[in-house]
Amino acid sequence: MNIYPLTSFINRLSAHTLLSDEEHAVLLGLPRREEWVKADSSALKIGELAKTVCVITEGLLTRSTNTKDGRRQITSFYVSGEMPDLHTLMRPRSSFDLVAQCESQILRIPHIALRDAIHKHPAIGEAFSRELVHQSDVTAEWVVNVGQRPAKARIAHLFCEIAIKKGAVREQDTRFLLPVTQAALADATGLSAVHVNRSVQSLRHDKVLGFEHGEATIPNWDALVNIAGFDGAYLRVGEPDRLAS
Amino acid sequence: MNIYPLTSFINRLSAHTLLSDEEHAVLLGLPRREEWVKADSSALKIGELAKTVCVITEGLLTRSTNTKDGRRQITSFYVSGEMPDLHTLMRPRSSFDLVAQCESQILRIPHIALRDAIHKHPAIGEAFSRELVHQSDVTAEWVVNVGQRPAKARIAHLFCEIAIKKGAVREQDTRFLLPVTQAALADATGLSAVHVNRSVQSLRHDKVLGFEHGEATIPNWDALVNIAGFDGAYLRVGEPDRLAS
DNA sequence: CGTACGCTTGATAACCCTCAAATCTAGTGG
DNA sequence: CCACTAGATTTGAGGGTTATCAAGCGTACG
Repeated sequence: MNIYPLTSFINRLSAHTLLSDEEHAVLLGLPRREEWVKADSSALKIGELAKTVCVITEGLLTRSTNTKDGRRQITSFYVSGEMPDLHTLMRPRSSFDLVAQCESQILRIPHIALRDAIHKHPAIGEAFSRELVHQSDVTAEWVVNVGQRPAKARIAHLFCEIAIKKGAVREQDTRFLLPVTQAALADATGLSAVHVNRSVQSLRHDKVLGFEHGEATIPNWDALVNIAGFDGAYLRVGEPDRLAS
Repeated sequence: MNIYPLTSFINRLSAHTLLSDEEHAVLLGLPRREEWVKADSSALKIGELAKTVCVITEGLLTRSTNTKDGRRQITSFYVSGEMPDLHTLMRPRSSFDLVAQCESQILRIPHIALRDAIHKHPAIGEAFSRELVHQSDVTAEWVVNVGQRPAKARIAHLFCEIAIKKGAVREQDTRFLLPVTQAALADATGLSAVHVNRSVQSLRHDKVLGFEHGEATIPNWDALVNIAGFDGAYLRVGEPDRLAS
């Protein structure tokens, strides 16, 4: 448990953008309102006019949109430390739903406070822009995943991405909580729930992925990466873009 | 032909962000290098370190990435007036290929010049951020398209999006150039080229979409929208986000 | 103890893919 | 101008992957 609940989010920014001590302090001092979001309820609805930006401190949220004929597609998973609706700072009218997959804690930071911080510290604005670009890159990779990979690889790829996001990767016996239903995995991968079930079983049988009771286990990371055709470059872990502003 | 080749790109920014006369002037005065990109050759390669940002003045480019087993997914089409690699300003190392679908003209604007303009005029930076968010929204909609819609709807949806981007939509007899091969449509929709062919034929038979020799014709816009399950809200045409900075 | 929800299984069929070859088109060189 | 070639579109056949429908099972919770 962090003393400063914003720390993991600041670490995320620091991973790609060099921030001064003062800028760190400004971020830590941002006004915010703690809020618990119950499972299956939404932190932000499509069409809603956002006045705050969230930071997740606990739990798991998804970004999703519905087609006219009532099908649902999840377009991103957001873990602790991420800002799922940062984009509303530039475009307050939300273009998708943000729903909690389990009881989750978020911090709501007013747009005004962020705008003010950006105004006074351009590097903070730069960090946010970079974060947005990062999220955009991940979304593009999702298009590739859903468009090109067969079911098993598609699911494997998703688990690889989340494992890295959560910083849970080990050579052997990677293990992390992922409190989602198989139906949610189906909505994220563009597969049917039934087929997700069979594919997960098959991956389990191959001894590359376990997924039960909301906990994922990856006995052999390399094997899963191989099945997924996963190349983590798009996540840019540990490759900073520290530019002088 | 525009006297100032940057005009259509500036109009695009003005559609969502209020820019002063001076800011307009700064944008028009941006240093740039004209460049023609031949069909099938790339303006930017994956992994490359970008030092400029492109504005398309003529032609059509695609953003694409390849999976490890050699399959290709197109994740965006870029038409005249768009900045396909704006994100390299924040993250110079490109995460995808940018390839011309036909002989195209681009303007290369040095990163330094843009950084300088942003530094002096925050509203310009805001316009760029908003443009980035816009592109990101479109990409998310692609995930939905590829993940949830059946072949015909998927193709129809793609044509709806491009028609709007090109500002070509009419009630009847919408018509615009789209110099791409059916194989490219396949890579964009996650379908096989053969199946794209049959789907296009079927749409043609339904009299909702013609596509021959790189020219698209849409005899009945509403009918196509209906088949696509298209809701243009994500493109935010004519809905400005003019915020005071 | 009942109910709701998620997971699992089976059967059937739809959708889409792959392979293969034919046709058509546009561009090239003789 | 015509033969040749390469690329794009089209067609056919067959099979694989995935969807849908339906029902059974397990488990957590009131």
